This record gives sequence, C-alpha cells and structure tokens, in this order.
Amino acid sequence: MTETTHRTQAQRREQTRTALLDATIDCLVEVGYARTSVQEICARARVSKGAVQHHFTAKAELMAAAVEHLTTKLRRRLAESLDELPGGGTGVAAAIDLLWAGYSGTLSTAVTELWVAARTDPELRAAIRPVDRALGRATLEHVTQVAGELPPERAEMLFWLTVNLTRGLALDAELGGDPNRRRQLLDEWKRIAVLLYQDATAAPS
Amino acid sequence: MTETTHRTQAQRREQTRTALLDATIDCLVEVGYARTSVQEICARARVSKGAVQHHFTAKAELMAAAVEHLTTKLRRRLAESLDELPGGGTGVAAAIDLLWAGYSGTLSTAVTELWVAARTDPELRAAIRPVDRALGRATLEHVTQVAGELPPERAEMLFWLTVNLTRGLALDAELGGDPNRRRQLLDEWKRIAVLLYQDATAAPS
DNA sequence: TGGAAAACATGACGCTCAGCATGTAAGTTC
DNA sequence: GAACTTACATGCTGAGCGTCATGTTTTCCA
Repeated sequence: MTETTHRTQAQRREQTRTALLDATIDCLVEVGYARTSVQEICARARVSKGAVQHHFTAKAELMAAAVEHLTTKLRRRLAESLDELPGGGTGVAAAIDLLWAGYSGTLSTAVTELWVAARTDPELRAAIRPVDRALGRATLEHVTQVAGELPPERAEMLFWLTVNLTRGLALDAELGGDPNRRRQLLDEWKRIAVLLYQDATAAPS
Repeated sequence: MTETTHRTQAQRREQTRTALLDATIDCLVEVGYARTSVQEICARARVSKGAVQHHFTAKAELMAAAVEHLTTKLRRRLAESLDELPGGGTGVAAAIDLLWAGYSGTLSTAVTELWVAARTDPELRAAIRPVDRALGRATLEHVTQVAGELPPERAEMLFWLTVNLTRGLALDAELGGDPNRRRQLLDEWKRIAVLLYQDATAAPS
C-alpha cells in the first residue's frame, strides 16, 4: 500500500481539498450541474460527506471554490501555451488555435456549466464574475504581447471577438454539432483575422 | 367570472398543454434548468400535477415538448423579422442585428439552458438536435435570400460565424458582462462582415 | 508520551422531488 | 339523459438531497 506515509496536517488538508475540487469538476463535466450532488462528489473523491462539511460550510461554497480552482487551472494552461507563440500574422492564427483549444476543452465545459447555473444563482454568480474577469484580462495581456505591432484597441477587439466566437463554437461542440463545419468556420475566422491584422499594421491610421 | 365558457375537449387539451409548455419556458428562464421542478411548473401553469401526468408520461417528455414549442416560437419570430430586410451591405448589418436580437432574448436563454442540460442527458439531446438543426437551416435560407449576390458558400460561412459569435455574446450577457463592450464587438463584427461582403461581391473569384 | 486539536467518518433529520393510484368533473355520443 | 370517454385534481410513497450532531482517527506539540 502507498498509505503508510506520514502526511502533515497541511498536506492532508490540501490533498483532500484538491481531491474534492477535482471531483467536483469531474462531476460537472460528466453528469452536469443539475445532477451534481455532494454525495456524487464525495464518492469520486473517495471521502465522506463529513469531509466536505469540514472544508466547506455549504454546497454553494464548494462550487465557488471549484470556480476558482478551475479558473486557476485554465489560466495556467493558457499562459503556458501562449508564451511560446511566434509574432506576426502566423502568430495571430496560432493564437486563435490556442484560444480555441483552451475554450473547447473539458475545463471550459465545466466553466460553461457553472456559468449557465450562475445566471439564476446570485451567490455562484458573485463568485464567478471576478475570477472570470481576471482570467480574461490575464489572457488578453499575453495575447497583446504577441501581437505587439497592432494598436492595442484593435488587438483587444480581435481577442474578444475570438473568445466569444470560440465560446459559441464550444457550445455547438457540446451538443454534437458537425466538427468539420467548426473547423471550416475557425479556419475562415483565422483568414479574416490575419487579413485584418495585416491591413491594420500596413496602414496604421 | 370568465369560466362560464363551454370549451371543447380539444380546446381544453390544447389550452392546458400550451400553458404547461409556456410555464416550463418561464421556469427555465427564471429559475434555471437545475431547479425547474414539475411542481414549480404546475404552480405557474395553474394546474395540478395530475394534468402534466396526463399529458406527458415523464418529466423528460415535457422537456422535449418544451424544446419543440420553444423552437417553433423562435423560428416564427426570426422568420417574420428576417423577411423585411433590405438587400446589399446595409442588409448584412441589419441581418446581424436581427440574429443578435433573436439569439439574445429570453427564448434563447431558455434554449441555452436546455442545450447545456442536454449535453449530459442523451434523451433531451435526442429531442433537441433535430429541431435545432431545422431552425438553423430555415434561418439560413432566409438569410441567403437576403444576401443573394454573395456566393452561397460564403454567405453560409458568414451566417454561421455570426450565429456562433452571437451565442458566445449571449452567454456573456447572461453572466452580466459589459453591455457596452458587447455593442462594440457587434459593431466591429458588422463592419468586418460588410467589408467581406463587398469584397466578395466586387471581385467574385 | 499523553493530551489537545485538526481532519475525517458515521448516522440521522427534515425536506423536496418525480411518479403513481385513485377520485372527481367536464365533455362527447348514442 | 345516461353511459362512456377524456381531462384534470388529490393524496400518497419511496428515493435522494443538503445539512447537522456526534463519534473516530490522525497529526501536532510540550
């Protein structure tokens, strides 16, 4: 057995805490928000309901913590991949691909579940808004670093357009839309973005 | 009292049925899918649980019927507004506005709730997919009629890009994102679309 | 090394839910 | 207008939910 190790209290705490949060994310992805129960989370995290009670006073608090956990993960992943981008037009296309990859993965699926649930749950909403805004800002900074020659205002536009388009496509993917069409649309958008990028850098107003 | 009227059986049936479906949509919009219970729906529709039992064998069936009811409404509304569009570049911009209006209203909010729920509910998913595809196709036809000078392939691209972008923006709106930024993004997209439209019509390959 | 404190497990409580069995009223048919 | 069918109401049941009170184990510290 691997259970013979002596763990410090802080380690124990941190370990079951992240286990619970990861299990929560798994639940959101696999069974959806509506059917994500504390019991199911506990079963997946291999802990008892008393544990979650000890760490979080209520289910809402667990969800709020899951939001932060989730956003932190997404942020880390996006930051890593965005740092190794080339500049110029090919960089723009690559950045769009990365944004799509980031916003269409399982992590983002969980985020969408929480987003939609948050619409009618003020508490959850209050928890989501700040961290999501922070994620957007941080990602935007990375992107603008890549496309430095572009006027920041236009770079921001391109970024947010890409993000929102990507979220729409992610929704389509969740329901089992045609993957080929999504790829076509993404390719078309990349073409458009590169075009706009070149226009803007060639003829700065 | 207004209750003295003699209603035929078909009328009674249809009346409570649509009352139930409308109440379901209201529930989805106001309290969200996760907390939409049969009891809540009955309370809003002013009928008993026995009634819904009589009309739909299970809750899933009610939801499936709600999907169709919802899509029919959306389709009707979009068709009406899209028919009175001007042609040319201004028509493109106007069409984008209409699509945004259609995909950001309360009806579409309910659709989003069902979409996200359907991701982890095969039964609901099976009910949604065909009607949603039909809605997309029908709307696309109306749009391509408006922008007839464009090669149909490119018109379709523009349409689906707009739809997906709009859905992403609608999600942002649901969580209380900045309305001004959404307007800016939509305006920017309209500018881009008109530009692309003019390029394509001026220099057909 | 023993007691305090933190981390976690167990079991029970009140509540809501979806589904069903049964009863009643409204419309239809002859 | 009486038998019959359809439309709807009422009450119940078992299951699952979140939360809480109380035990048990593990780590810490003096």
